[in-house]
Amino acid sequence: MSEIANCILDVLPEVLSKVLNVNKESVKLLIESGKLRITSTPDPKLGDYGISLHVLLKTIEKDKWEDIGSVLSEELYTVTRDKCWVEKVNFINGYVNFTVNYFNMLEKLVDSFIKGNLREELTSIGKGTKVIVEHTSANPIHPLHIGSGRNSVLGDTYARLLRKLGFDVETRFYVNDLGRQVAILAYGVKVLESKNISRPKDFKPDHWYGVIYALTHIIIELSRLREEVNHELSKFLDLCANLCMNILSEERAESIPREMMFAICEITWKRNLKIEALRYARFLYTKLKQMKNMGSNDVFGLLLKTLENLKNKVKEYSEYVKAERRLALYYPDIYNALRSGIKDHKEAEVEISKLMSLAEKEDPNTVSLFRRISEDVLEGFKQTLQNINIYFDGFDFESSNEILNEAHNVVNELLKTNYVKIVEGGAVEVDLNAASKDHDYIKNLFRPDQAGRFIIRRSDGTTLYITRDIAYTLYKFRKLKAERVYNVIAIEQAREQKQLKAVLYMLGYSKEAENLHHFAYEMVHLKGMRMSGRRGIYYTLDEMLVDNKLLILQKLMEKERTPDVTKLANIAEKIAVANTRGVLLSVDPGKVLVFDPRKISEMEYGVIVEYAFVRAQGIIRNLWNLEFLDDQSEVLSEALELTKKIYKTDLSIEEKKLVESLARFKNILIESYNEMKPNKILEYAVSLSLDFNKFYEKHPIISERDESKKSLRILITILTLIALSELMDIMGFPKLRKM
RNA sequence: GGGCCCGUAGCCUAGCCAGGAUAGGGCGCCGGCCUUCGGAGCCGGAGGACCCGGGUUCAAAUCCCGGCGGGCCCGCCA
Repeated sequence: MSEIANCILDVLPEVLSKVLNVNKESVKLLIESGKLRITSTPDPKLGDYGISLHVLLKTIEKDKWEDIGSVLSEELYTVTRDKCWVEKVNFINGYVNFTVNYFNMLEKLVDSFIKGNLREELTSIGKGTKVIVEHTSANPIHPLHIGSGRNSVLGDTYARLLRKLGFDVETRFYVNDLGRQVAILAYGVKVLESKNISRPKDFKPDHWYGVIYALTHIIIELSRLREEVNHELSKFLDLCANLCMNILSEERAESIPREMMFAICEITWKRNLKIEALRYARFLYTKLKQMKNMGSNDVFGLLLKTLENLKNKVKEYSEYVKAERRLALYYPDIYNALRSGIKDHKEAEVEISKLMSLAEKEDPNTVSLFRRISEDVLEGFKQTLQNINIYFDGFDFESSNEILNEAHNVVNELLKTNYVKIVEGGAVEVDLNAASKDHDYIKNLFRPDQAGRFIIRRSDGTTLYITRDIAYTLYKFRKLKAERVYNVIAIEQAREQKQLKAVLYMLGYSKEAENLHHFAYEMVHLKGMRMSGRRGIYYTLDEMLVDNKLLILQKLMEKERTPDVTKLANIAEKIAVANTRGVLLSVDPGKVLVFDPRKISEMEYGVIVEYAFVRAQGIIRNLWNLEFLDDQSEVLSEALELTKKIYKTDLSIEEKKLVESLARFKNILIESYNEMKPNKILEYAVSLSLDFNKFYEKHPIISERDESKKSLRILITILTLIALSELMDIMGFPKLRKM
């Protein structure tokens, strides 16, 4: 498309200036500014590509358009016919439309795909540039869920795309093993180990630790919330006592509903008689809400606020209770051990803080405990990811000396700049507001928002996540020799990623700052369910894969009379991988992905592509008894032979559509890379598959009697096969032979 | 309070940055093709306020302004 378009645009100024009697330069300007551009027509009957000329025609009376139009199309046809593969030019209400010669287009594709310069064309984009893609990097505290799955699939697909485009790609997983969350988990593990409970061999490690983390967190939170609820409750009871004593004696008493007065006093008088204070609280809350004007004044305002706080706390409490009950039921041993081992939240907080500071001070026992846990969980991650064809070139631990030491260096280096200082209390703060006054680069990063300030070293001398992240970024550029870095990280971290760039710039690494890219993606929401790792509520990638596999297996078995279950399960698993990756890839990274597990059977992006691929292979198999996946070079040389047998002919609508679709291949890859939107690869693969299905349905291939037509169709099939194969490489889809 | 992103049929989604003709797909629904290369397919159909209101323009889903609805960010958390 683009080559044809550029070709036409090249000759356009000359012709238009001649026919319409306008300045050639101004036409060039219109093209540059995009006012004159080539688009696909809405209907192939009109032609294939068109240009709207209304900008130029608006000064001319409408009844003269037709005459001018026919002269124009004639002129355009003579200049574009040979060099731009144009077959026909016509003028329809202000548009000049071009009909493309698809036969020539097909010849061009054969040159590229089969004679073999496609690979060079693609790899010339990356030219071996060293690129680090960091992705997934989930906290090692619970299994990967579909949120982390989106990260993994986007990251892995993008990395694969970059490789295809000739970049020297290294994928890294950053292990956040120093945070509070890992410390909570470690605390829980210590409690369990003191009670001699350890992981059964068949319990997948990430899931095992996920339960421990959730239960530990829940038990601590419940203890804290109980205290807070009681605190709010006594505040509420005190207020009631006050109200009962004072307000009722004032003249205002008249304006207060009687039932409310009674309730307030009843609460007060029964305070020490084992009452259900929460019930009264709820009653008063609804009453107060109804009396809007009452809520806004003094005492009642305070009461309403207290009740609101109470309500929120109770709600949070009951959510945790629900989560606790669920996990306690399924994992009674873990629950009992933790429940009895954790006294209250205060003690737990102390223990957790102790673990955190020991880890940061590199206490050997603590570090090895954290490492052991993280590595166990990572083992689970690797299994999961391996199932969907995702592998890493390396794992980098936040707790490594390399990162920790570098983090402290970074703080010291930054202290030498004008924008970083020790603030009251002793913490070190970076003032990006000050920095952006002097440096437009920093200002523009955050614009139109304020750049803000942030702490990079606590008053106790320990570093923070961002400090270590800065160190890690430097590590990627200096140690790993990255020329460019992509961080596949949730969009919620956009601010932190900008801070990272700003600090890099301040440290004098302006080139690195420019080459650091945040590949941002939006969250995944589960329909009708709020995922929360802390409460142990998530839809894991492992489950998703199994759910998918079961559904597909069911369908496969329905089709066969005597199903070979092992064989079919194997196929089902592969399709499940394609479908799972497909769903997670299907939506623009910038948009929230809403996922409904009940509709998993409808998410069939993977299957569509697999099916087209299998079908196309079948044709080659029947034709030459060749396996495309094993005998590619034979297939290609047979294809070359075919090119000799075809002569120029018109293509059918389906053939044209498929050829046109194939011609977009290279551009799609480049677009997808430039815009950091790997979802475009899937979208394209699906539409290519659909076009192929339609082509296949309409035309006999092997049984076609006309040798030329037959050869042409086989060629188109092979081109599709090559394109799909490449696309599946990029998307990490398994390549099925049969299904 | 400040900033960013999103809003397209019952559901999901592309198009928006670089405005152009009849808004492209998928799921689901209804009706056909009981299969000459594998039917997880193909053909046809119903279903649309492109969130609302203004503006710019020959032309607005697309650009600008103002709303509404949803998500996210503004920690000595990670």
